[in-house]
Amino acid sequence: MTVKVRFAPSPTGRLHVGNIRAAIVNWVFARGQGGKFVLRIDDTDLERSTKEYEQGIETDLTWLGLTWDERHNQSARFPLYHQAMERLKAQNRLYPCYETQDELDRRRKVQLSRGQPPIYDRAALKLTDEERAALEAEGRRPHWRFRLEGKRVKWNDLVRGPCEVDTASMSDPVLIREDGAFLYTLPSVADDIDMGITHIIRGEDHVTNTGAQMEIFEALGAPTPVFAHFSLLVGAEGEALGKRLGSLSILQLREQGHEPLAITSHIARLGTSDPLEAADSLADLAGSFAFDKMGRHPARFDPVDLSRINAGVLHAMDYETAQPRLSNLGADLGEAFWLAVRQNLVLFSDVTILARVVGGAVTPLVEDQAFLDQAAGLLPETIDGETWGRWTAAVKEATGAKGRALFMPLRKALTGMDHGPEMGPLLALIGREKAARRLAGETA
RNA sequence: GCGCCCUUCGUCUAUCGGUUAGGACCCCAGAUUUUCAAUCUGGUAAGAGGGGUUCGACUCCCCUAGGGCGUGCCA
Repeated sequence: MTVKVRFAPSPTGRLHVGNIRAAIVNWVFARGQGGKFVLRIDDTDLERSTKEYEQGIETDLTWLGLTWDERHNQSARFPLYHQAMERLKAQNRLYPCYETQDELDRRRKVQLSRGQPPIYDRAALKLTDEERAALEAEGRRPHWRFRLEGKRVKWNDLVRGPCEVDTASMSDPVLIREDGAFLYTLPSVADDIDMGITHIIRGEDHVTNTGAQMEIFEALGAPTPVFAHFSLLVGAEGEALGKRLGSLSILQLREQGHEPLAITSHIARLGTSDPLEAADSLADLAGSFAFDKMGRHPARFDPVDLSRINAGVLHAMDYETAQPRLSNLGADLGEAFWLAVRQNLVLFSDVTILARVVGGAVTPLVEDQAFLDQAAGLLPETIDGETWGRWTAAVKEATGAKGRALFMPLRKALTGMDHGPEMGPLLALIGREKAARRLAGETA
């Protein structure tokens, strides 16, 4: 059986760390299995969905490298949902209800105050034809609920193992709104059947839904897919991800200068038994992914880890890959430069600072000009990759300075910073003229 | 309120009744025959609490505490 999965975001906002996990996990699983990945835009709510967000979602996925094999808009598939609706009606699994939202709210509050679970009482099921006609005559339009069988629905979850949901303890889900709009549940199942989705992979916030949806699959005469419910992410302090980090969008991370592979590596490996580090590629991620490596409790998303992983991606990036981006930043100073500085980058844009050290003007940090003058006097006429070692040895000999006292003043004078890449290659890249002037205390 | 799920080093996790409780990140130390960083090596550090079951429990059961999710004419 060929694996086929789907990611079904609503275009009511941009993708963020909270919901991108579903996309990434689905994608790496599908690719690892040689399967298909379907992008299904859940735009049945025409009020809240926008084309801008839809485009934004595609932009985000594409930037992350999460390509799709099929793409659908649910708004273009209403005939299929009507078909499913008729089928459920014909089986008496879909029944019209006339309560208003206020009435339902009130009823829930009463149940809660009595210590009862707020479950729909199915009053509408007992309505006679005359009563229904009377309500319709009043101008009331029905919303439609799916009649649950009220049994223990069981499945073997790829992450959580044997699971069961008692649908007797939940309200019959509303499938169609008073205004005729389809809610998420029915289109989701109808599409999963129609598209031949083999695995439904989503957050654990959907486990209860799974009970109801499996009943709908059965009612529509379709086999149920395999389910996998991964744990949700929480913030670094264990707080729910909704508010602060949920709003940390892929777009923001991108604008902050994060690498797509860092984001996908972090999100795919967080909460698994794989080391939380940069993958070589998305294919590498896909190859190492397995559901049985996933933990069952919420994992903490810490931006500090993302920075570290981002640095890891940069440390391994070859010049060919970096070159166009270096060029864009006006920081393409050749392969030797890139190889010398990449180890010190956290964000790609950090490279511009180092490019200035090599190709631009730097104001030296001078504490002891006499020492620097002495060092400058020992600087050879020609500088190459071997110069640094020989030169510093000579300076040590002449001044008696060693260790930090020897190197730090030279680093600060030559780069204007107290930290940075290895000085050997850097000195060669800076060149004799700039080096000499900086040692003399000049901005050069 | 009710229901479901979860709880091992600071963090992510391994362990599926008998282990010196392992790994990765962070942190600390050493090395790179002298610098910050990077890199390499080493080290510190854990079974929420309380009851059972058992010759023996991190592992099975119960209670408590803590956390997540659900309980929508949201997805």
